[in-house]
Amino acid sequence: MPTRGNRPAGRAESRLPQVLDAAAAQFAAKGFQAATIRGIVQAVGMLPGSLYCHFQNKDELLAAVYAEGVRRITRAVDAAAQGRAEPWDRLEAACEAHLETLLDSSAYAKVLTSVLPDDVPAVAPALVALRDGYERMFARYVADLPLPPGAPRRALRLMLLGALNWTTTWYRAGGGRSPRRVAREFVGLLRTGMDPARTARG
Amino acid sequence: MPTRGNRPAGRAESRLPQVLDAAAAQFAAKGFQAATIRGIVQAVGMLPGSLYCHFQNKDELLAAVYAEGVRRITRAVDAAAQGRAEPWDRLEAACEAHLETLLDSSAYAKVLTSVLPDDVPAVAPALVALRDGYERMFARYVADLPLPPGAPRRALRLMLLGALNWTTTWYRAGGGRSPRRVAREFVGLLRTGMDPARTARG
Amino acid sequence: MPTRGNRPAGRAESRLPQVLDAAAAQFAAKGFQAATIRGIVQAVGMLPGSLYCHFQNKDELLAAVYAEGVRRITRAVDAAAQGRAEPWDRLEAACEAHLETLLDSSAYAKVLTSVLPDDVPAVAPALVALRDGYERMFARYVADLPLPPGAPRRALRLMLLGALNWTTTWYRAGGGRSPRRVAREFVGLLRTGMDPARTARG
Amino acid sequence: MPTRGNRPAGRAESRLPQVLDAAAAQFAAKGFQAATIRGIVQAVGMLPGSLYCHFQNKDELLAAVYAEGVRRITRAVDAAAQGRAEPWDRLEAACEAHLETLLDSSAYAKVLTSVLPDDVPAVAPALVALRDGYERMFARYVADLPLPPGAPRRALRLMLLGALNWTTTWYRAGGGRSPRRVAREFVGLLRTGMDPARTARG
DNA sequence: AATGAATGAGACTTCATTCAT
DNA sequence: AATGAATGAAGTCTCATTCAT
Repeated sequence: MPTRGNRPAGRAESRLPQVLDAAAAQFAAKGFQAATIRGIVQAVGMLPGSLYCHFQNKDELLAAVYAEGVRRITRAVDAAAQGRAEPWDRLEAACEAHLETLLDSSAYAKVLTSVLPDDVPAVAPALVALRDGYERMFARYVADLPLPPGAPRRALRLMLLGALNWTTTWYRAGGGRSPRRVAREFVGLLRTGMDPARTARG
Repeated sequence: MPTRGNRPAGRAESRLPQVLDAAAAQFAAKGFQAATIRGIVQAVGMLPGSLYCHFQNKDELLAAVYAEGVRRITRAVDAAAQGRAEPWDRLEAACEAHLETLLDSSAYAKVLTSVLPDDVPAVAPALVALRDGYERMFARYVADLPLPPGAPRRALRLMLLGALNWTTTWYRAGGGRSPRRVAREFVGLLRTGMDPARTARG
Repeated sequence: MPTRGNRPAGRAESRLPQVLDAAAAQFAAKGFQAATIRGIVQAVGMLPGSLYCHFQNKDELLAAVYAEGVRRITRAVDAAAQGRAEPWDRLEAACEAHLETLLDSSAYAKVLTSVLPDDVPAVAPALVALRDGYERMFARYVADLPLPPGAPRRALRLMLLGALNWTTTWYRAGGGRSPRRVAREFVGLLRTGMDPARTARG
Repeated sequence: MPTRGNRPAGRAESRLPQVLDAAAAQFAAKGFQAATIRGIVQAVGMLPGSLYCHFQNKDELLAAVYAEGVRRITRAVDAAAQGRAEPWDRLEAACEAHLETLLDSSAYAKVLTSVLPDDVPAVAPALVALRDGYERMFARYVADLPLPPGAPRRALRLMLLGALNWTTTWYRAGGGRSPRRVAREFVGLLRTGMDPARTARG
């Protein structure tokens, strides 16, 4: 079973996907500015100039990673939510998938929270549009919740997603908390509330 | 009582505070990496070399800004909390002050959420220690809440602070929401919960 | 009589002429160094690598453009001169054709004045030889002039051609001067002279 | 008598003039594009980055060289013209000085003819303005000539300057022609004209 | 005849930092 | 406390060119 070795370039077997992976990893680990083209392509055994066969510049590379990140987290969350019929259940499953993708699975997803669109003015609108698309899906899960009229659904979504996204700041893999547990706790807090007066009555 | 004589600039007129302000502004606006020494000192009419009369290097400059940021937000939150006796009330006031400082008042505070300690390994422990000090104060407000035994107080704190800090991502001054309203909504969601079953029963 | 069959492109449809045109345009507009292979082939919808099916390298491409430029301006000048019997008349017609080709008609010709052979050491001798061939034709027109013995014919040629070639620096199409008028003025100045003493006496 | 050696940097003894000289030399020899920052600073023993203490970028460096070139050729031509009272004489002296500066004395002046403003769009207007200023001086010498009414003074100036500037293309130092001789021939051709009919009558 | 991925060299430029003054 | 010239390293990006397909 012959392996390819590192031939300079077989047609149709571009190393673009590997480049994208490497870029995601570096952007996620160090942020956009600190990640260098050299560092990214080195991980794939390419030369800096070769990157520009695939992307016009570093900004476009980020945009591509960002888009892939949205695709992945969208797919994961959507898949997790499919199986749940009860709305709160579905929201919790979505949050769990969101967190797992963000914290454990995918450097692509981590880029979504660690790179602020403002860091890259040239493609900022594109990034924001991608993010908005994703959040709309989340808004639908919130819309399905059986809440009393006038409930602050928007605040609920913003609070939940903000809290989830901020986990990358304090979460350490292998600690006492799993993404699953965090998701349950957060959704639980919103669902049940903490006021002892009400809890007592409940 | 000595007069100044013709000294070009008395001690009191050191431009260090201005430098710190400029640094805070740039770090907040662009992040640590993207902010440049040149850009910072230019805002004060100094030359790059002159910065090193005041700070050993860029990292120490960040540390100084960070420390000042913690000092300011601590003072603001503490002052706001003083006036409130009821624990949930106090927490809400603290959140409001936190948000106001973060979103409206102070580039210093914004640095706390926009610069990750990992960006600057050399002073990362110092930054984390500063942040932890601040969050301990917040933890005390949570500890004072009258919650049923076994309530997930830590999750509550992490969720609340995460959601508050993430507001810098979506908050736009002059929109429909004030820091005050956001703080109320977020704390309200945690306090009351949203489950219609319970709400109905309650 | 063979038909084309389904060959993608018959010999006659080679895109080589278009490439040459595009190269002439870019060399004329920006000079040799600043013109890029990418820019040239893009204008024809080809990819950079494809250029090397037609030319060994950028230098050879320039040589080809240069040769075509000489061919074109030679043909134009020769055709214009054919019709004139009187030597001064013939020189003027030649100058007019030279200028028209240079300023209005042909990017190829413009390359002759905007690219210095020294820019491309590898083919510099070839370029100089081409240019010399052209100038010899001009020298013949000067040789035919009925001048007094000892007249500085070489200076006259150098002055005239230099002045004509330099027009690319200041000439703007649509201004008050046409190539024809410029040619007449320049030849007229050389023919008649300007010294009022002599003019008066003449 | 101690020499300085190459100390890193004594205050007030910037190497800027040397940099400018080196830049003029390289721009004159190879053109703007082909001259490299590295090559220029190497000639002075500096590092590429150090250039940017003195100039914002390569374009501004060219502008500085260009300005100095205009200053030098202006001074030379002006000095040469001062001594001559008779207008044709003065024009000839000016041409001689122009040619000498261009061909023998000064890389700075050579840049004026070898770098086209179009090569550097960012500073092109500035370069054109500098050149225009110089040519106005020349226009004054032409204006002073005692010519019959309606004489094509503008054509005369354009022809003369064009022919002079084009000499850089064919002139080789040490050949049979000196700048002085060329200047005399060119001015002579314009002054006297070549038409044998008139010459014979004259 | 043409492609497309890749190369390797080198381009300009930026940046944090130093140090004699 | 501040300057200004310089450093050294590294950054992104461009370009002519190659070669299997």
